[in-house]
Amino acid sequence: MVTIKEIAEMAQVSRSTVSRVLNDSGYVSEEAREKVEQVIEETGYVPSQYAKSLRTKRTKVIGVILPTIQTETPSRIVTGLGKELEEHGYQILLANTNHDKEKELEYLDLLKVRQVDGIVLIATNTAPNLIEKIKELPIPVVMIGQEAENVMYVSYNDYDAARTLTSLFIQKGHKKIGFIGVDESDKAVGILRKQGYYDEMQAHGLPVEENWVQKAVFNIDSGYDAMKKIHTSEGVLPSAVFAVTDRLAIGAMSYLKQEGLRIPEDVAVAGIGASEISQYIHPKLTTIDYQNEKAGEEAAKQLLSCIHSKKVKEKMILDYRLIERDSV
Amino acid sequence: MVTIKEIAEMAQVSRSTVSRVLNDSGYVSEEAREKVEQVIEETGYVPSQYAKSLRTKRTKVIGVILPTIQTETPSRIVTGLGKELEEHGYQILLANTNHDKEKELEYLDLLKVRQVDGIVLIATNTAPNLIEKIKELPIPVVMIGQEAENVMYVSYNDYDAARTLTSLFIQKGHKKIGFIGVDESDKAVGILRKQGYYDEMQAHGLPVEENWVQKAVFNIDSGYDAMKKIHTSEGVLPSAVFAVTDRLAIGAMSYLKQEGLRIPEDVAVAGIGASEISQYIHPKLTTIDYQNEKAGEEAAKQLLSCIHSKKVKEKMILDYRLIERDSV
DNA sequence: ATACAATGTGGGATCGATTCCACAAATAAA
DNA sequence: TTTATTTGTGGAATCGATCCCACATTGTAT
Repeated sequence: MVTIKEIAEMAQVSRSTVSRVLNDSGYVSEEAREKVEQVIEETGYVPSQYAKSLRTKRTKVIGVILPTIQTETPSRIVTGLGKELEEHGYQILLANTNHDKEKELEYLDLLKVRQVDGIVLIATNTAPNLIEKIKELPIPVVMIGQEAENVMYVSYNDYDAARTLTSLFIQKGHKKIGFIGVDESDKAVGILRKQGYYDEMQAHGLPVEENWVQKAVFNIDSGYDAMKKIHTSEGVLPSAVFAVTDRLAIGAMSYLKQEGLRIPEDVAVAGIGASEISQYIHPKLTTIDYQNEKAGEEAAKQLLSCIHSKKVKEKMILDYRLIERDSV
Repeated sequence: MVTIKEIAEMAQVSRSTVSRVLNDSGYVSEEAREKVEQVIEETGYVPSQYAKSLRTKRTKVIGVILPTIQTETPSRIVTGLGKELEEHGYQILLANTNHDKEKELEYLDLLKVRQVDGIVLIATNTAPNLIEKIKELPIPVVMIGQEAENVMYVSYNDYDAARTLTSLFIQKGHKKIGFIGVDESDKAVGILRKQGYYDEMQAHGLPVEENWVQKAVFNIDSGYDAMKKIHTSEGVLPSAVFAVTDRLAIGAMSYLKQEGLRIPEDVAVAGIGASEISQYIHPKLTTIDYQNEKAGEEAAKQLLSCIHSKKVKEKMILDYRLIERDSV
């Protein structure tokens, strides 16, 4: 490994001068600069990141904590993050919790030890101890997908999106509308989307039967099961079902098709997420696009500006887009 | 930031002793150890990674280069990598090339600068300059998904898998079998799978018409287009189509359904990859499972053993599993 | 002419750990 | 009792950069 000292000797200047050339700082004569650059070129020298970090306290690494990398939302976010960070010479250090909430906390500590310059948390919950920990951290943290007080975040307009979708059903003449949601520990998906649904129903004076509303977890099978529960329950059957994610919607459709029910004639279905397959399944799924990549980019921007200029905490709520297709 | 020096002062010992406690090395009296541990506990001290790395030349970070994070194969591999690496205290530094082959080379250099302890390359090609660069690197590199001489790798049995799938079509009575492949710069997917198909056809004395074989790129629409080309071409139409990935198969099915053709009665379809939706589309797709997560785990194991004990270069070819469903 | 700023360079301290080595004390072997 | 050996500790060098500061040289204003 060639070091700055060797470069200095070869170029017959001091380490300081080499450092100045490297960092474009202070005064350096044209002559010295050329000499140093030539030697660097010849040797293929690259400065040691850790020596640099040790002095400067900067690693140019951003930690990203996510619940899984196997679904589209986080993947897209990470892609967006990567794009923006790469342009500024930052790298991503990945921390996959596999949906383990304990690990979210652990990784927050671990990334601190790893001395990342900032952290992006693709959040699944806003538990008080999590929020506390974030506030205690000496480095900036941006949450994506959830909102919380006194924390930087980029989130989606879950409430309005849910109202929009519910409203679409109603426009199409549906009055009995079911809902497949998730646990309320996930505020964005579990509470806001459900609230949007309830409020829109109420705004139109439509009743919500208890058996129309089911709770699922984040996977396709769970959507299937929830639809089954709705279908096999006692009361009246809904003519439409709003699932809070595309995957749940796909599971629900899978059940309906299996039962010989037509979509959307017998039961209309819609989801949220604009997953890639949503347009290749039959019928094409009506859904909402959340611009996840943009969320990643924006989070990166927020983080970088916070790292560089200590700007005030910012929050950002992204817009959404309704994609009307054939399932409604 | 509390440092080892402060800990030493507080515990009234030398920095050396603190270091010994930290690393469980050398002799430390029970008394001193307890004192130090207590102070560490109280202060919440964690040693600086970069200072450590500067001396030890170890970062406990593995670089992962991948073409995209938005498809299932790389996501699963990364999950597998993460699991195995985490157990040994390693972290993943992500480098997303977005399918840019230039960046593959760039990142190889960048990760060297970042001084990762090893690199996992989820490979899309085996271009000579890439292989050269890998061999030149002073740190161990494991490729996943492609094979090459004198390089460590974990790959899949693409050739046999393709033969198995082709053979399945033949067993089911198909004689006219089409093929949707990809560019040959991707040796594993572009060449081996195609070769398996050709060889199996030939072994059964079945001819392959030129218009049955189409080249696509890695996305669903491209599968649609390829199927369209096959369908709208002059010659005889195949009664079955083997697509080299599930996504291509799904695109092909999408076209067939749109044209009112029944699957598998009119045209049978199969893919490779065991993507999650393959079992939720209609009809359920026959495919091959490649155990991507295991590939990630194995690659991590190889890398770690190489880092720790300088073992000889190893190669590993993983087994596959045929998943017979309704599309054939 | 002198004073003062701008330009250019190198030495040395520093960041926060590890690790070698010298040395002291306690214990075992001769 | 003397000599080895084990156990325990701290000082100092080191890793490879940055950066402050002192100092030299040149140019400009007074």
